[in-house]
Amino acid sequence: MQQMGRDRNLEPRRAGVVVSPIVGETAAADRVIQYVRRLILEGRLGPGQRLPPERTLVADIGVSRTSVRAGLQALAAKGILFIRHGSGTFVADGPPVLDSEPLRFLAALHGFTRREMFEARRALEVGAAGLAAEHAKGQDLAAISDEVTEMFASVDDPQTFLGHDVRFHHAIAAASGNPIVASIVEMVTRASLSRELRWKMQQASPATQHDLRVAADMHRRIYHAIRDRDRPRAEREMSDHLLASEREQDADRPMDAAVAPAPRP
Amino acid sequence: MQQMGRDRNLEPRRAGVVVSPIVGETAAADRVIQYVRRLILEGRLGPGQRLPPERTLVADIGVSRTSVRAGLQALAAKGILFIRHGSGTFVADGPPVLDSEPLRFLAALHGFTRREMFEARRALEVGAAGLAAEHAKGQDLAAISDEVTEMFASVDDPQTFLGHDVRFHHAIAAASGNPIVASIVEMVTRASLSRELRWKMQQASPATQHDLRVAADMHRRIYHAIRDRDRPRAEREMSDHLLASEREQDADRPMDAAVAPAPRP
DNA sequence: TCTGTAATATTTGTAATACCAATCTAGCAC
DNA sequence: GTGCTAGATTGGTATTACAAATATTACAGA
Repeated sequence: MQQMGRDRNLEPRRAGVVVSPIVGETAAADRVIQYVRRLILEGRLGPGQRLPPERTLVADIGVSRTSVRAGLQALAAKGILFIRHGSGTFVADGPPVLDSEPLRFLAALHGFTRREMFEARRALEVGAAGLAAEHAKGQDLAAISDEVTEMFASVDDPQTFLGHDVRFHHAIAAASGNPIVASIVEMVTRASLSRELRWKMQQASPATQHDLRVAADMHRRIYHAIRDRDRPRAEREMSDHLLASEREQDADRPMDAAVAPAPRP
Repeated sequence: MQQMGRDRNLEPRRAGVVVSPIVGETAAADRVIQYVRRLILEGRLGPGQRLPPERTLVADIGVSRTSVRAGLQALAAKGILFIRHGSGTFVADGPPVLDSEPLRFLAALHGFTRREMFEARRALEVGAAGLAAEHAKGQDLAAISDEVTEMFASVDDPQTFLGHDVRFHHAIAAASGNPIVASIVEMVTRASLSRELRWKMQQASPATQHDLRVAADMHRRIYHAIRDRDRPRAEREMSDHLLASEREQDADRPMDAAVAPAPRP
């Protein structure tokens, strides 16, 4: 049909750079990813810094804007870049955070149970608590203590209580002094927090207030162990606490709708 | 110069969109992501199953193929889908694996040290070893034992030895019986394995052979503790082993080229 | 009938273009 | 100075047209 207009390949490539007729120049988007990856790993592009505009990258790398965007979007999906419409594309900054979505999907696809999720949290947070007992700074301890205080103050408000509960565990992860551990704990925590769980906590059952007081007390004991620099005790208290939390859930139910295994194509 | 009186921007943005914890997804691509997410989370699409062709999704969702591809590529970058040129787009299958690249970038961007990476590995793998001591099946134990055997058999071949070392730790993570723990251990392990490390191991220093024999022996003791269902001992042996490995590295050097903090735009 | 192979169809990958939408910037009015 | 507006900059989406990899079908030959 439109055989006529197919002279399109004449100008866009920079003069002289003729596409090798042999090699298939695999993955244009990959070239973009490698280009940006090198900029970052070689330190020529730091956190928060802005990348060249897409149209400039088109000229620099020698691929179409379609491919430039494909590469940038892939890096953005991995949390390495963030893109602001009308403003620019930037290297991720702020506290190191790992996206929890891949883990959530794995949970749904493989039918991870809440019990497994709790077990993983236990393994991680016990380690974090142990590190916190050794490395926590004064302000870390203050942050942890504050959350315990607020927990006691909100035993009659399950939703508020849950917020401080989450922040308590976050504060411990941060107090570990190890950003990698903190990021991973954060990732797992986010992945295990489902909307239903929040909803469940809102349902104030008769025993709730007493339960929350008990929970707050366990948190208090974890804090004391960390404050006293007693690593084994911190690990034990954290383990006991998470085991107790687990018992309050029907932990063997899968995280989401069960996924039937599908036939391979 | 576009006429302002036209139909531009009648709808005041979508209301009440709670999701998208990650910045970078855009309106049209987001619709694709939500569409596929629902297919998966509701169990209508299982591991390994093929998605409709892009052009079909265009019709079903009502966005352009550009946006369909943007959404699919974002999910592929997160490891949720995989795309095969000429064949189709599929839901990820196989063993649950978390991409290690985001962690590598965090390491480069924030200047994580090897010491921190080792510490994180220690926290994780000590937990995994403890779980393995409680949950390991017969075939898990066999797999671990095999790797120890191969390690002893390759003390004169550092590169082969390293391969079995990696597989040993992988086998322990698998033996934990907890796929979440296994995935995370795997992610951190991959992120901490740099090309330079491999290269270093190849350089057979005079003391290498003796060192490797000592290392193999430590692995053997870990295996024995797990085989004997002795959780505390397994945790202790694993911790000692990783501490010893750490001492052999100049652990305070950053993982990659240091990244200078950049001015915010 | 079975098998290997070539033609054909299907499906993802890239390019080019045009325009929309959000943001930033500079200049002007007050 | 403040506030506003017009333009410039930059990312977002749509469309069209092919290219490239893979899957399927049809057919010739044993």
